[in-house]
Amino acid sequence: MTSGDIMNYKISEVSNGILISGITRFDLESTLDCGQAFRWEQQNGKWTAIAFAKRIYIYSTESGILIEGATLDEFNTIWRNYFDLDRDYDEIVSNISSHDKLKEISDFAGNIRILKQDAWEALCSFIISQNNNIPRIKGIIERLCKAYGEDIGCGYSFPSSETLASLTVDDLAELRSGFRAKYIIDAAQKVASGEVNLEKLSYIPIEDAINELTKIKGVGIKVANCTLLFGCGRIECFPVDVWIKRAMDTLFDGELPEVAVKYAGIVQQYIFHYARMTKLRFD
DNA sequence: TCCCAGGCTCTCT
DNA sequence: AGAGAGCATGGG
Repeated sequence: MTSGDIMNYKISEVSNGILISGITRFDLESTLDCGQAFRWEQQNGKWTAIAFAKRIYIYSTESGILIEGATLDEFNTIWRNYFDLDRDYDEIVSNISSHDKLKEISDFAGNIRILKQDAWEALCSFIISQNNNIPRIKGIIERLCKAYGEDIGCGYSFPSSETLASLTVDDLAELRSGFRAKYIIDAAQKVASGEVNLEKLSYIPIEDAINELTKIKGVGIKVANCTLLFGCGRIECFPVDVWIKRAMDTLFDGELPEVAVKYAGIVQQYIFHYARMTKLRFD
């Protein structure tokens, strides 16, 4: 048995996988189905997806959260980081809860963790997300993976930028992604050629990172911020879509409370989930 | 049916 | 600099 270096959760290798016990602020449903990632689905009470070219099954048990079939090595190299397990979400929620409205939102959405997805997948997914709805985004991404991802035996990986860079807009017609196809191709070409360097986005100044990403056609401020938040671990980013705009105006007079600025991206996802689930509207 | 969707680009003032 | 139309497609 080993334990988290920072947090007080415990990891054990059990007969059918890796068991995470004592973890706080980690609700599978709201984390995996809150619109930050698009390949998760529920099957027989288990959540499953393909991420980093691996099929994962994860579900809650009486003794904790189980990642079925995972090895300790896979956990440490992939899932621990993917699920953001070494971040102290209790501290974040505790801090922002000094603000009444943020406390209400945290009570509702404070068990969401920000997934750290593959940067290219996040970029491509959020290009597809523009002026689109979540069920349709999922469908397009599924067709994209099936058509051009690698067959890993139990599904398809997310296609590489190199693979997509060799295609044409016409090749993507079967995705029915509409006007976004040309943006996907442009992103793939710029990433595959190195004109846009995704690796350095995790540490260069945010303004530079935004400028790098917006070199891609079809990538504006919002998609760039989503890529940085969900694909590069930049939790200071605060993507503003129609839901967030509406929620900010209605709940906060347009400005994020100072206590939340440090964790803007995480709070953004809380607000997004809260707004959507409560169908927050102007009327 | 019609409105809208985790926006962006392009054009016209 | 700012506003507005157009964009592809289909879910609700």
